[in-house]
Amino acid sequence: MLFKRCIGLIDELCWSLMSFAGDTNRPKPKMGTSAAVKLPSNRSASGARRRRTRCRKCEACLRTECGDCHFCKDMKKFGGPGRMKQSCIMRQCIAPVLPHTAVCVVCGEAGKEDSLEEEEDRFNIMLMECSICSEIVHPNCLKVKDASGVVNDELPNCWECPKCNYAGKTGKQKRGPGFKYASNLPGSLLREQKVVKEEGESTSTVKRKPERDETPRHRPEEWEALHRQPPVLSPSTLPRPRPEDKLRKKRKLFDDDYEEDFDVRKKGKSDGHLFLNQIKTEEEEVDEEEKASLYRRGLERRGRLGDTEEEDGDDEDTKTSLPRPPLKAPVLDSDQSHCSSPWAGPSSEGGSEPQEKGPRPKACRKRRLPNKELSKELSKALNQEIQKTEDCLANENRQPLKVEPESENEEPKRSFRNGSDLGGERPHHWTKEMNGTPWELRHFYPSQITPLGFNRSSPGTRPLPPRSPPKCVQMERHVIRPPPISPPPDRLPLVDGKTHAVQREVWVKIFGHVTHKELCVCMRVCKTWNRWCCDKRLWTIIDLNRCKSITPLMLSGIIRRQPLSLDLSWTNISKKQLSWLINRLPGLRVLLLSGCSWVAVSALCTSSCPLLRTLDVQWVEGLKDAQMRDLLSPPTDNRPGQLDNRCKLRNVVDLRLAGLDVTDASLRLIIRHMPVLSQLDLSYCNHVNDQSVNLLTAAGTTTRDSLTEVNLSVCNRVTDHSLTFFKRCGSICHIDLRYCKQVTKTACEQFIAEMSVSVQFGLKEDKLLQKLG
DNA sequence: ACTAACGTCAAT
DNA sequence: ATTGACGTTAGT
Repeated sequence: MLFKRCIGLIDELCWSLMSFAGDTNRPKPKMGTSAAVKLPSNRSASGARRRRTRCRKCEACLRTECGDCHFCKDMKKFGGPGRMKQSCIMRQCIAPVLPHTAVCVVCGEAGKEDSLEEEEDRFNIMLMECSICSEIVHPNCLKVKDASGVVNDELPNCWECPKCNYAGKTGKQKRGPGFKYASNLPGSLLREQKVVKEEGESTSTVKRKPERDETPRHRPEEWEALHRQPPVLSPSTLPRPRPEDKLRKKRKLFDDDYEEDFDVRKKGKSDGHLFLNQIKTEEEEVDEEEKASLYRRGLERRGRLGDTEEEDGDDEDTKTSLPRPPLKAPVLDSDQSHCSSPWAGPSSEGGSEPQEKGPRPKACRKRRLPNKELSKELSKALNQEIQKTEDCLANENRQPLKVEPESENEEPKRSFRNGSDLGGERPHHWTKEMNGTPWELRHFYPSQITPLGFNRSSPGTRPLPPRSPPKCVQMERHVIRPPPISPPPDRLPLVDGKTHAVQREVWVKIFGHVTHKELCVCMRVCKTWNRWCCDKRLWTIIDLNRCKSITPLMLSGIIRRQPLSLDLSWTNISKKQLSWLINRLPGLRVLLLSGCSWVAVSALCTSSCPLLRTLDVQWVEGLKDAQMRDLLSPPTDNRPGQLDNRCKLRNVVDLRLAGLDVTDASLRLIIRHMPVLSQLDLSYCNHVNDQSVNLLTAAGTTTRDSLTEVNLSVCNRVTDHSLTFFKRCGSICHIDLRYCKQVTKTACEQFIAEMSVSVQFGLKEDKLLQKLG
């Protein structure tokens, strides 16, 4: 040991000298600027740490420079000074690899994993870099076979080697190059990481180490985003803390209320290693001893992938996160599952399928993630979906019209004309089961106010839209790294190791008959149900109408469920959030944004929503002609791969513009860009008049034949004359002229009489014309 | 030899 | 905590 320390010192000294020499032509020679000096422990006795390099395969690597980001602008080729020498934000590699020249410190040879098929064997002959001591070795070349290495899923070929792990050392989590910049910037793929999984890592000596640990490591922002708790500094530039120090810091992260458990924690640290071999199993049943084991969670330190906490955790959360998000257990629960994702593919995660394994050892049941870590897990999972969504979107760019996300779960060919259709077809509607539901939103749903009823009952008084949050809910910091996912099991595993006779599909059908509230209860039953209940068929409509605050976790929950209809009306969703969201909901058919701010709605200007059929932007503050133009004009971004210059909303069938100050200028754009528009709500639009109706029904317009329902109620400038224009409409079925002061009943009756030759109309209500039969 | 850019320090 | 800077490494 002493000898090793000496070697270390010599090594350190060498590095000091080297770096000093390297510093000579700096304007301000600084002592010990080299990383080597400051991080002697990162230099193994065997040589310098290898810098990682691009994988050249990930989406980021395959991108071209945006030319627009900070770093691009610095580049000489973009006219910058070239001082920063950083990669384009959009091109920050997601999975940076060891350089080709890297070799095993023991045998001196390169990684040979390509030579083998068997994943498990492959692991042992691939090069693994220790994130603590930086040694690069073939796991096979290590003598210490009985100690566990902890694989870092963050980075390919990265682990905490058995030596360091055994010694209880901890190191900062290595992250991809440029991470510190890119992770925080909009658009960066680093925020949405994809992790390539290797099954084989589940050999007897190796455990996976997801990014969680007692230190927040490289991604404090992630923690912060979810919990608004200042992270503990990763001691990258400080001497490595002794285990006690580490523990102290760790405890802070978890819970200040658990001071008295400190000693237990210390023991737990070693326990963590003892149980490494069992971490692959997942929680199956709801832990009966939940309360009793609460404090023990603080002990958890090593990655126990798949051991994700499903429910509760509320207790901890209240202590760890300052502002408690309105999102509660069920959403957290459900976020375990990926079965609802249209892209949820086969998993590659070794051992994360507990359902097939029967009952686990008792010790394992205590392996629960503290809630914060759960959130991270969830976020990670989400991000995998996001990544897939990205891929999906990328494909979409190549084939703009074929985006129908198909999966085992989907009924792809349904046509959704509007939200009510959806609502009518499916019993699952979040609003209806708000009581005690996951997001605890029922108080945001004053029952007397419905999105529709509102318009009708309060003409003239524009409701105050909820104020935008002071700062957007840290979407850009909602960093997520995905663990691998596994498909949901087909049958429910039973305690005796057998499986229940009823198949998942049957269960899902059953779940289709319960309310969302009940579904949320089901989600808490067990992991398997949790995943099944997240089936997106059960969540085609997500209604957050009047939900005061949209949190990142809620967004995660939405993405997870891939709804076809999303109601965000009267929320204070931010532009960034909305943009983030709709970019990940490529199959979205119905988007309700009434009462949101134009700033938020403007996310639609830059985001693609190709299948959108229903768009509700009524009462959007600040949405006028100019904004309408932005909304309807083709994307300005015509870089390669973005070649779709058609209107983003070209497939909109149902457009709701009630309460907007739009004029004929907007209507002209609508006529031009929405060829399949069938339902148009212009109620409470004070600028709409007969001329507007004339435009909509003019010869040569598509709207003339496509329009079936027009709502002009409370449009005081509309007169009887409009009815004569409507006679030109080939498909019109429903004309709402209620409360139009200048429209007379006589004119309506005359309209009915004249139309009766071809179509039979009737007055459903005063000035509400409707086709009969 | 050359370009790209990683990983770090230090200023902010 | 974030960001500008830059020595140095990786790849061609």
